[in-house]
Amino acid sequence: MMIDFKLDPKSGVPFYRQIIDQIRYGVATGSLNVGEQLPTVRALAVQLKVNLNTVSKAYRELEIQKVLETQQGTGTFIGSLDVQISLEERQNKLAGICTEYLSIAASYGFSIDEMINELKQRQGGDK
Amino acid sequence: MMIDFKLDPKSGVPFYRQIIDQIRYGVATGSLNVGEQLPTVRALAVQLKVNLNTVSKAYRELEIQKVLETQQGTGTFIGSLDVQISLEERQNKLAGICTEYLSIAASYGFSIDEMINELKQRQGGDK
Amino acid sequence: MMIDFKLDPKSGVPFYRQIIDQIRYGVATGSLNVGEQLPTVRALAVQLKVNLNTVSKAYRELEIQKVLETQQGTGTFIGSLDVQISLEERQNKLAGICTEYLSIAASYGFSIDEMINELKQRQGGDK
Amino acid sequence: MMIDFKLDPKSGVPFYRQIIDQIRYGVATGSLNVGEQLPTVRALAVQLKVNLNTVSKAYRELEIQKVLETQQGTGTFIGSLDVQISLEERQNKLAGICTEYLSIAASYGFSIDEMINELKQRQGGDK
DNA sequence: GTGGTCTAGACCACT
DNA sequence: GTGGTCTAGACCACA
Repeated sequence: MMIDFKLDPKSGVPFYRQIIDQIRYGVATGSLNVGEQLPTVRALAVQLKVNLNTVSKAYRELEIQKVLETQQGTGTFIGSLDVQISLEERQNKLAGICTEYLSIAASYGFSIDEMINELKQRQGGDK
Repeated sequence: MMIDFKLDPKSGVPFYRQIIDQIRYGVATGSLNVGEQLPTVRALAVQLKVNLNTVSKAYRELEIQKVLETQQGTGTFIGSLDVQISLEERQNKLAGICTEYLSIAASYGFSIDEMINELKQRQGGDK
Repeated sequence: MMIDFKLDPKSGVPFYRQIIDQIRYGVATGSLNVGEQLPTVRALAVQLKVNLNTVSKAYRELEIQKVLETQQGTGTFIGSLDVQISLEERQNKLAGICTEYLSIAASYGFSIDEMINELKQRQGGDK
Repeated sequence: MMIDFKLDPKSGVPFYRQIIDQIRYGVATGSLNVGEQLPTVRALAVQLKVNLNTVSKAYRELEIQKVLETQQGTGTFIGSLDVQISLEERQNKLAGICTEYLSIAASYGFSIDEMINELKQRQGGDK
């Protein structure tokens, strides 16, 4: 299944980062499966109306992370995820993300309770 | 009460942004009170070992946002926060932070439940 | 349509403020339209013979005020002004300007009538 | 008759300038008459809760403009205004003030008409 | 190419 | 002493 890529210029998040996140999200949720082929760099660049280098940078970074595999002359594919991260690593990653966002929220005066409530409201409507 | 400013050069967050966040946090948590004087730009610059302009930039941005008030030749002070952000604005801000947090976490395959659990574990032990 | 930027070093008004005012004026009068790209910071700096940082400072302040939007690596653009200042804010701004104008004029012994007359003489011949 | 000095820290106008303007205004409106004695620098500084140098600077500048006269050991007085400015000079001064404020107003998108209307509303309630 | 951040150091205005 | 502005020049991140 293809991804319906969408870029938000106002988010402040760099385009290449948004592309990375959406591909990772696709893999995590099963929209993209092992071995599946991705759009060519050129095709995706045209579709998203961004520079070729921007898509290229996103693919390159995902390759480094072993999420994608490039076959010269054939295309780019979702990697075989035998490169699973360990449970501990996984927990550390989550902790890191939480810490960062808590500190940002705190700087605007939000409490942990408020953040949890906000998240709970989204538990239902999530795809 | 003074703030114990700390800069993390490795975080990738610009220095002036870190200063802004720490002051906002101080105001939000009550460490800094209305009318209180902040360190002089020069003093803080020396303390943090950054350039005067960097501190100045942070103070200036907070002044535009009505968080600080400066009086040339006198100093910089916590503003009279009658210019509180509206409840609606506040809610939008929180929603924005949560959305970004969610999308990044999701791209690594974490569920909302996992994220809420991670946050709940911090409700007690927060400084 | 481009702006014919001009800086007056003798005015006492900081350079970055003059740049801000001219852009605001351009937006207000329709010389600059939504989405239009502004000169690059470097180009404008060269044109005005000021430092890059000076232009940057002006652009940044206008970005905070939602007058401009910048996209790293792409350029700086006139923002979508759905964030129009409210009518009330606008009226307050005008009142503030008038009050200052009045108090200065009055301190030199001019009456309101004289000031109104002076302004009326300019209603026709304004560019 | 004494002046009821008032300083507004938020106006952005320097304190010494506010003092100058209020004295000039007093002279222009007849609240202060030729030969009348002003508060001592020290007294006014205490009254306004500002630094001695600030009042001192204001008096000094008014002396230069011949609005005040200082008699060593006696005090500061309203000068004998035989130093009247010519009609032409007066007109030029007014024109200068008008030009400056028009340009500021214009940068916020206000028209001359709006400024005139705003001024007209104050014709009645002026002391 | 674009904008963003930072430094070192200067000079000015205000209190 | 305070904050404000500006320069010259460097390096980084993004498209």
